[in-house]
Amino acid sequence: MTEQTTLDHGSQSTPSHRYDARLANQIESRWQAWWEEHRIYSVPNPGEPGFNPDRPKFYCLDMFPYPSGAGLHVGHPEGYIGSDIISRYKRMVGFNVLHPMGFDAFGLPAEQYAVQTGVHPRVTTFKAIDNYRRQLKSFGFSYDWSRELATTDIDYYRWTQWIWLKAYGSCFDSKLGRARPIEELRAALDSGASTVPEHDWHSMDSIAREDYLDSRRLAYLGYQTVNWCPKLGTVLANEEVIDGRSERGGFPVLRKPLRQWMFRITAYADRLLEDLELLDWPDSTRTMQREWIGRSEGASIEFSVGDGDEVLEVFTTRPDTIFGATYMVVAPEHPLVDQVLAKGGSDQLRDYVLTARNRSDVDRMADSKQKTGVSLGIDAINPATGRPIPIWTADYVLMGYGTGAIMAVPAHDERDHAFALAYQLPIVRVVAGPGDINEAADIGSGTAVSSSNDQLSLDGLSTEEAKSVAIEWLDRSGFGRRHVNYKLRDWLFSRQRYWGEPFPIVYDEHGRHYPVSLDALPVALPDLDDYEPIESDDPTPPLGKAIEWVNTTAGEAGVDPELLDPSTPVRRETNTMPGWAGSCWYYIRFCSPHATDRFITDEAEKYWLRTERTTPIEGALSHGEESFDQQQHNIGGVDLYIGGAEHAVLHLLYARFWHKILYDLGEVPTPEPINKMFHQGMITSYAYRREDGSLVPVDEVEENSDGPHLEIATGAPVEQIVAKMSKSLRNVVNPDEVVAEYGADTMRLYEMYMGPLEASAPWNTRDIVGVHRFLQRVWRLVVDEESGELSFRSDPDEQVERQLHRTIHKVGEDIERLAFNTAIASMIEFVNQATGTGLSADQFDRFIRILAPFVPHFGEELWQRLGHQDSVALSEWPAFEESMLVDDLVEVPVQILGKVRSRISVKHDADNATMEAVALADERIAELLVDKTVRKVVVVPGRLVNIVAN
RNA sequence: GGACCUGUGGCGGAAUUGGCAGACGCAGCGGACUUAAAAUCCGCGGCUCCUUGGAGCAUGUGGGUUCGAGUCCCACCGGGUCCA
Repeated sequence: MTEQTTLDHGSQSTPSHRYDARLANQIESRWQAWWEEHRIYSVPNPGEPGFNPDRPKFYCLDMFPYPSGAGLHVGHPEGYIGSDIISRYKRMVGFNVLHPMGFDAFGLPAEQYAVQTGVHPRVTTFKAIDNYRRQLKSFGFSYDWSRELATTDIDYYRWTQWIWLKAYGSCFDSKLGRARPIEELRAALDSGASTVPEHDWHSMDSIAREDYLDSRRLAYLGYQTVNWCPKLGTVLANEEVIDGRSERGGFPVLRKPLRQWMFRITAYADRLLEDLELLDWPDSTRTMQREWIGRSEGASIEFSVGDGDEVLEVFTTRPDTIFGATYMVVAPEHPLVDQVLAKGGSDQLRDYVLTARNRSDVDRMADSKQKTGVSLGIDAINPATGRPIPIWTADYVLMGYGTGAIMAVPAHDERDHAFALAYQLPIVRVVAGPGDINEAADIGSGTAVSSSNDQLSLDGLSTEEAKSVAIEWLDRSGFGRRHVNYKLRDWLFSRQRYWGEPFPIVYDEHGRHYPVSLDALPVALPDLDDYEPIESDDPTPPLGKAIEWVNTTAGEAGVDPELLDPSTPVRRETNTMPGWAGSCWYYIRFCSPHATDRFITDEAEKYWLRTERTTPIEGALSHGEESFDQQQHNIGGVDLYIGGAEHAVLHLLYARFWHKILYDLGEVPTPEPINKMFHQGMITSYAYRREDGSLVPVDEVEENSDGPHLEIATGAPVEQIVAKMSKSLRNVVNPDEVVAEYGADTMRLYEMYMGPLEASAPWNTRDIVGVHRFLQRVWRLVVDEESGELSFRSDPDEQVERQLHRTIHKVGEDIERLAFNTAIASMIEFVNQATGTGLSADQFDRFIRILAPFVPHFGEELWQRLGHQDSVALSEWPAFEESMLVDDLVEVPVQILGKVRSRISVKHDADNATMEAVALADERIAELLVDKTVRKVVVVPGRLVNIVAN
């Protein structure tokens, strides 16, 4: 075949100006370069050249990605496309839009990958970031790339360390309900305005005083049982442990007592809980946070044990049932068990405890029907009845909740009931009710019975009344007090890993800790060649291998000379911060990413993190935040945050917590970080299932549009199912390939057209051509495919004009509510109508502006071909006229008994009487009503008439 | 086990929140153009009965409220998420 015939053939099959993948890719790279060159999406800060203070701000944030070696997955961009469309729309309707992007790059996955490949995490991380950035740019997102940051940048993590030091230097004032500098507490103790419980500040020595202050810090060194994962070589937060295994990797996690840096998140439990009410967040997410915090009101009660020297403290939400407490149960990990074993204890007990401690929490609760346990052989005294009751240990009680001990009330608690039946323990009904209490527990409320002693009678009281009377008595008699329990634990913040932020802290030879002063930051992560975790039963951080870095002097490390003489030898902290640290505050840094004096500049903070409130808010801020005027400003600074629901608890709770500390210390202007949260759905994929339920990879199946799908190897029919994308099912879609095959604009449009942004939907490669053809129709509507010339009709069509107004109206409205799928459908309808009639240049000028946020390269190309010099991104959103949204005449259905029998044509604003008259006069309706009596006529103005007749 | 969400054509999904169910797209069918195909354009499209016109049945199942229910209420069945 000669070259000539190839060209001929090519030009015959594809006109040179057809919008196909080749042209799309050409257009896309051209405009991406132009945008970058002209800094179209850079948004200046207050005080900088080009800043327009008259515009309101809109802060639209994406959850920044964690760059892995595999690159972006088609699921990643879904939320990013949505946020890009709304950002572009908001710019066009007159906002200064802050739309930044960055990378969350410290943490376990990067380090594990580095260990596997033998390449330093700094190298693999930078490489992954470069690839992610390239991919993100290929979609044409309107990020202000001049604000890009990575949590691993030293200019970033110095401020992560700074925030941590702020927390270290603060305590929680429970009277004020907020954080304050710990030096204020010291001053208050010095002056006598505050006191130390059970001690006298002035008679304490300096070490005791420091110990006390240390115990009050928001970031404090705690000695407690933690989740130790030998395989990962690190400890994990409660949130990172699922069913007794690590969230990442699924390795077994042991419980081990360790000295670790903790965050006092429990001090903020009530505020984190109460302010959820005021957030514009999905209910499901707020519920998950509420459940995670797990607030329950009740009493803590002390039962005396044995000779009365010891007490066993329990928490119960049902203090009204104390007379029914017939035995007690402690977790196998409870210190009382160790005491009993130390003094002897039965072999049976020893065996049981060993077995139970090695079982994961999930195992311990899975077989909850069959309870097991062993008696400790000692008694406690029920303070209400004065009678001794046996103490047992059983694995249905977990050390992680409450005090790790319970008073068992088998009559009114299902688990206690099952246990009592298994071991023939007494069951005493103390709340009146029907039914045999030996058959089943009665867990409802009711009237208290058999509940009195010399000082107290609950008999006849309702459960609510009995609770408060019982608590009053406990308090009066010293056996207990009102207590609010939280499932939330303090946040374990140390990791025995290399790839994380170093703590700005050093220890002297006595093991006392001293902070690096704020102006001596950053504490740079030393460049280690050997960063492998040390797999062992005892935590040994890899940073310990940086001997020269670890062993230094107070002066070198930057400790305030007032605190410690600069020549003092010190050891640096060798733990690092967890992966969550950097993502707790990145949205703040984006406001002024290059600020050097502060973590955010004053001007940026006041402008970008504060939104004028446009709608009134109901509900009150939590105690401690009264100084914030919630009627004037939104309580969260970020106007819209889009990201996956998998971060509903961890990241979003941690970020709220950090933000509240910063708010209390006067560093940020709002009490919450995120005003509106939105979770995009997951993009799933198809896979196939055999009759026996096993899954078949997509490439081993012959897909048939009419008959059943068949497995190629066997010819057996298989069922199509929806599954997560996974390597094993070979149904992962690579966005680079989609862009190459159709162009980024088509991919963007397809992902937005799949369905509602919040819903999960399966990727269906076959459907992509639909939106691609739509773009081709738009193109062909104005571009001659042979010559590339634009042409328009000179006289605008009246019906098309009306439809255009409706489309502008609907698209704007739909973008505001993130309903991109229906916005696209309405634009397709418009183009379908216009395809027959053609558009005037002015009509197309308006249409391309509403389409451009969805397909920015395509939009820019046609916009500039129309003769505009500036970017379409900087143009104004077109206006519509209210009067153009409705037709004069509307067709309205007429129903008889709810069934449509005819249609009438009336003016859109016809009154009820007119509509009724026209409907009854309709020939067909009159015919059907001949031998019937009209009982009633329901008229919905402009919509429908329903005649009730029989 | 509990809580919340969810169920609409062959497929993805619409439906102004109680008012014409199935917008729009994919797949399918028919037509035009073409030697033919592709591409494009036009049209059809829930099921059943019937001759057009129409009638009956249809939003997981069964009941209820209402002039009117995909939408609200009750029970059940299936799917998902979270908690235990």
